[in-house]
Amino acid sequence: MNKKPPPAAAKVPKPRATRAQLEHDILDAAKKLFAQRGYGGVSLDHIAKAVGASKQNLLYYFPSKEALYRRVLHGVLDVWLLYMDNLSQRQDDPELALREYIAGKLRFSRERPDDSRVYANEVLSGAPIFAAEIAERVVPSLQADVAIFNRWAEQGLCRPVDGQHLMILLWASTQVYADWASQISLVLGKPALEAQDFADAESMIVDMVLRTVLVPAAR
Amino acid sequence: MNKKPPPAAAKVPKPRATRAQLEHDILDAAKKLFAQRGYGGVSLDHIAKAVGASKQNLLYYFPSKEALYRRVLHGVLDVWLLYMDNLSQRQDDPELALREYIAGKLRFSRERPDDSRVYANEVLSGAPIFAAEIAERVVPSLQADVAIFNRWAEQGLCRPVDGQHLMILLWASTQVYADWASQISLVLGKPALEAQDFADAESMIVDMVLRTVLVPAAR
DNA sequence: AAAGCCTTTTACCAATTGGTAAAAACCCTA
DNA sequence: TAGGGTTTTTACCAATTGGTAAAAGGCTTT
Repeated sequence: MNKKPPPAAAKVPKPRATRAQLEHDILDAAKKLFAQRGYGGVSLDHIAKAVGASKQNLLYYFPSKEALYRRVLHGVLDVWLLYMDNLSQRQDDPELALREYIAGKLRFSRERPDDSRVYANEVLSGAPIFAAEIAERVVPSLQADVAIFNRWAEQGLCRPVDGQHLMILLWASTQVYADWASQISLVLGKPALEAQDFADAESMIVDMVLRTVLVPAAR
Repeated sequence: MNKKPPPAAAKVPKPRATRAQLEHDILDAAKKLFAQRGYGGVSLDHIAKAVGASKQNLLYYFPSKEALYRRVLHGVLDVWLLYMDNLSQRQDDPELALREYIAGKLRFSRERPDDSRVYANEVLSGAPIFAAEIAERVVPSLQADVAIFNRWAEQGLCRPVDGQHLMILLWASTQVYADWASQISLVLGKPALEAQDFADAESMIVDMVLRTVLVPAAR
C-alpha cells in the first residue's frame, strides 16, 4: 500500500499501470454485476470472468466477496453524495437550489445508472451490510437538506412544506429513471432512455416542485 | 389439476385443506424471500426451511425454481394491477381520480410491501424473466392512464401535463415507501414506518400533483 | 545471474446449488 | 383390509459456491 523509500532516486509511482488498473477493473465489473443481480445473485466467478481473471486472483486483491462488495458500495456512496449535496450550495435561493438539485440527481441517474442500482439493491434488501454507513453518511446529508427547507420556510422564502417527504419524493422521482429504466423504456416504447427523456422528466419534476414550494408572490 | 367425476355423490373440493394450504404457504414464504434478496439470492432450501418442508417437497409442487418465481411474480402482478386501476374509474373528475389513485398506490406500499419489493427486484435486474408479462399487462394499463390524462387536457379538465412522466413520478413516489422503507425509516428516525407517515406522504404527493395538474380556475 | 518481492496459477476443500429417481408413507374409497 | 392415488422422504448427483495453501512465474534490483 505504501512504497518503501530506497536510497536511489525517487521513482515512486511506477508499478501502477497493471496493479491499480486491474483493481479498478475488478471493482467496475463487480459494480455492474451487483447492480444487475444484487449481492446474492453474483458469484466471484462471474466477476472474475467478466474481468478476465481467475477467482483466486480476485481474492488476492480483495480478501472476500463481502469485502469486495463493501468497496463497491463505498465507492457508489462517494459518487452518490457528490451528486447530491447541491442543495446546501445556494442557501439563499430556493428556486435555483431546487433546480440544481433535481438536475444533479437526474444527471446521476443518467450518467451512473449502475451506481444507482447497486445502492437500490442494497436498500431494497434492507441494507443488511451498509445500514451503518448509510446512517452515518446519507442520513445526515438528507437531514441537512431538510433543515434548509425548514429555514427557508421560516424566512418566508418558500411555503411551509414537509421537507422530509419532499426530499423522499425528489429521490424517488429522480432515482427511478436509473433503477426502473427497463420498465420506463417499455412504457415510453423505446429500447433505451434518451437525453430528451431525462430533459422531459426534469422539467416535469421541476415544475411540480416549484409550484408546490414557491410562495405565490415570488413567481 | 382437474377432478375425475366418480359415479358416487359429488364431493368435489375435499383434499384442499392441506394441499392448497401448503402451496399457498410456499408461495408466501418464497415471496418474502425473493422480496428481500432477489431471485439469485434465494435458494430452494431457504424457502423450504422457511415453510417447514423439504426442498424436494417444493419441487413436487413447483417443477423448478424459476417456475416458482414466475408464479410468485404473477401473483404480485395481479395484486399490483388490482390496486392500480383506479384512474379509469372516475374519468370525469381528475381531482378525485388522482386522489384515489395516489391513495391506492400508497395503500399497496403499506399493505403489500413484499409484493412491491419482488416487483422492484425484477425490474431492477432488467426484468429478465418477466419483461413479456410486464409489456403485456403493466404497460397497457399505464398507457391507458396516460391516455386519460391526455383526454382531460383536451377537454380542459386539467392543465396539459406530460402524462407519461407524471405517471412515472406517481409510481416512484408511492412505491418508494415500500421499496426504500429501510432507508426512509432511518431518515425519519424511527424503527418502522407508521400509518401517519403514509398519511403525510399522501397529502404531500396529492398536494403537489393537484397543484400541477388542476386548472387554476377549477380550484 | 541471483535474490527478493509482487502477482498469478494450480490444486484442493467442504458446503451448497438446483434437480432426478425411487422408495416409503399416507389417505381415502371400495 | 386391500388397492390406488397422492404426498413426503430418502438417497443421490454433478455443478457451483466462497475460500485456503502453496507452488510457480515475473520483474526489478543488486
